[in-house]
Amino acid sequence: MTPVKVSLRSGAVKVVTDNKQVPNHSRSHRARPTMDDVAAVAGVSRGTVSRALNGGHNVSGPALEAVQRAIRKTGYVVNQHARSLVTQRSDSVAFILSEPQDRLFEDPNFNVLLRGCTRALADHDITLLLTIAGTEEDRKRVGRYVTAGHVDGALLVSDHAGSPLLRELKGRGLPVVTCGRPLGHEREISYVAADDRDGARQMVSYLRSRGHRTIATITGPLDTSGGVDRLAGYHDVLGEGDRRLVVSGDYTQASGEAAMERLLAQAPDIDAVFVCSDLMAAGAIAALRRAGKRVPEDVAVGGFDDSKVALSSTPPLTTIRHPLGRISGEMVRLLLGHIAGEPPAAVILPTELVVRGSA
Amino acid sequence: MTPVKVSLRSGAVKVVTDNKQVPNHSRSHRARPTMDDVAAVAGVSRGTVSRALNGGHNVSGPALEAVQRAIRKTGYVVNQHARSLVTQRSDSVAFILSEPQDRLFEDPNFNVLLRGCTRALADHDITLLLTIAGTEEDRKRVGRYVTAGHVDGALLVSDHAGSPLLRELKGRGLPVVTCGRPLGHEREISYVAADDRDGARQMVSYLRSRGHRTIATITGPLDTSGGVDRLAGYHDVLGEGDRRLVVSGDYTQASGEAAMERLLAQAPDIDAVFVCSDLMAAGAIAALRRAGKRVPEDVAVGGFDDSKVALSSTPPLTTIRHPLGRISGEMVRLLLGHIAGEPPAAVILPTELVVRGSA
DNA sequence: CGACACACTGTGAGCGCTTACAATGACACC
DNA sequence: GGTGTCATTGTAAGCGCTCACAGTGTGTCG
Repeated sequence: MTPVKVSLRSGAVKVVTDNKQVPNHSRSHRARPTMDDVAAVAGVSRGTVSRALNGGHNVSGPALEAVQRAIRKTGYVVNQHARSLVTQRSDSVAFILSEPQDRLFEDPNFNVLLRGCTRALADHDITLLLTIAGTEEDRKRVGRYVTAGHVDGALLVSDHAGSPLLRELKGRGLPVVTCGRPLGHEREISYVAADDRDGARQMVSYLRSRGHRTIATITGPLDTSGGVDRLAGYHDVLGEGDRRLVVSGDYTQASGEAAMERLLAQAPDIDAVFVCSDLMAAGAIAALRRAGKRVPEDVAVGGFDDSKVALSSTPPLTTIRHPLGRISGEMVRLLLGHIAGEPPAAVILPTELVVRGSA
Repeated sequence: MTPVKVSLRSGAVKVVTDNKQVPNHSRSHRARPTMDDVAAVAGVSRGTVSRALNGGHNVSGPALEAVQRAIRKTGYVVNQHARSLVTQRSDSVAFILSEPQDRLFEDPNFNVLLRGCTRALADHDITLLLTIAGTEEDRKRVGRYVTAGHVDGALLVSDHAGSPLLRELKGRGLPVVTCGRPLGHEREISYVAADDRDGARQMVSYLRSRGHRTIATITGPLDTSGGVDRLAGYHDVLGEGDRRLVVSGDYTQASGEAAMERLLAQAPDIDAVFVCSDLMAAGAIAALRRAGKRVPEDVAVGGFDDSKVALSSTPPLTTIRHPLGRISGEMVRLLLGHIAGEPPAAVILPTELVVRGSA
């Protein structure tokens, strides 16, 4: 029973523990007790066991107790596949992230959103399955998985316009709620979004009110609602004669840095920039610093998100807060309603300016 | 068909889009075509459709074509529950993270591990389900979910000794592979780990070879194999008369910072510290800097992981690299083997010292 | 020409569960 | 005592699929 070290390919060391008790070779799964076993032990019928399991209505006290005892004794666990086959429900929903996996880890927004959704769903005893669909191939696999009946609905995060995934899910009739406006599908698909356009207006107005004249913006991807709506807000505020400087990033820090460099090359006299995510703002500040500009003295920087980077950045970011906690809560509410048969709806939540050191 | 804005509770604005085409109210799911529908359209029997779907052996060319056409025409998607009910397989495995969700996002190791596993499983057309079991309650829910037959196996990451989750999964006979030695279960459970003890030895030996005399260590949680094994390696190298300074953290940056402060209070003359994760090392460096110590001139800092923080920290970290890519690959290999009926096994992979600026 | 192998196909028996539905017995009421 | 109500229970019909089995028709061989 002592571990045997065996050298393995390319320098690995393998320890094989040859345990004595018969390992659960092949289908030892088959030992799994079924409802009939429980019924037999409890001395009742399968139907009664089922009823006891599902709320215990119309089950007498003694029967209920007997069933519970039998369940403990046999170690019974319901077979979800069998149950789902008849109920057409799986009591789980997918959280689909249509982004390269790195972004999930880089962007704190996802963390907050994910946590919120998990929590809200747990209240309904529904499990959340996180699936990352970064590549085209992933999206296919996820699409197949999700439409195969594994989940009752899907929370779609950060989908880009024209992505076939949304169309496919919708085509299958799977309840879907997106985070952010589903460009081109606003009518048929439920969504929850912050009032991005208004948030952008608030920030740009604020920058103007502080006396800045040449206000640039670094947008998010223009195939997402966050990208286009915040840009629209920027244009809303700027007047006829104002100079408009627009560069796009993809919400990552690196892209913010690169965008800021391009902006600086284009117009060295910029005195404020509205950056459409905190992460990109952090990148922009790094680029400004490298160019010898002080923030906010030479260039004011406004962010968007009020994520934790806003606080850890130096100076801390003046930014727009969107209520991610409520967004996740509303997404879940909408999805569950949708699953229950309600028609699609949309919820727009207000944003708020948070003034800190960067502008 | 114009969106109607309706004010919602607590300041939200709700847009209700009343779309005309009948929304898939209640169980429009029921429109879902079954195998019999496909069979009818293709003019063959259910059995032939099934065979065509599962490899196409013993199906004639024309029949295969007819089935494929019928599938396209009907939009048929297999019902996984029905299939799983008979095959006892779900073609998906769970990636269970027994940590508060924050750590998933803070620690880049998980990112790398997750990506590796996803990729390795995708090659076998198996979906990976990420479940986060941060709280006790989460663990219960996840345990229930996983043992209900939703997945064929589980990859357990960062489980702590004595956690009931592992015991439960094992008790159900679910194939499990852990990342890191499952303390107290080494004999029965498959695992993949880096040679933590040897890695620690390499680092501490290196620090000694550079002339450092008072070498402290900041360990990981001592109920994880990474925690105890790296500490053991530290002790292995230190001799009789050496001073041993041990403080524990929980792998987070904040804990590294706090641990360093305690260490400094305890022994201001420390000239080197072996920190058991890069993230904690970054925290330690921050604490050292705050205390007016230069790294590496006054205090040398050695990390562990060779994660991306090792590069972004200043100075870049001298650290121990463990092959996360291979670890995830081996985990998947072991798990699939286990599912196929092989007995448990363990794989230990070598580590490597990477010298950079911090020591 | 019968026997046999072979490729292909249809049939039916479940997988483990939920859920009408019918059956049962206890009880109260007239 | 007859009858209706009610709670509780057992029974059986599937949910949509796979897979062993039993055909069916063809070609090949002695």
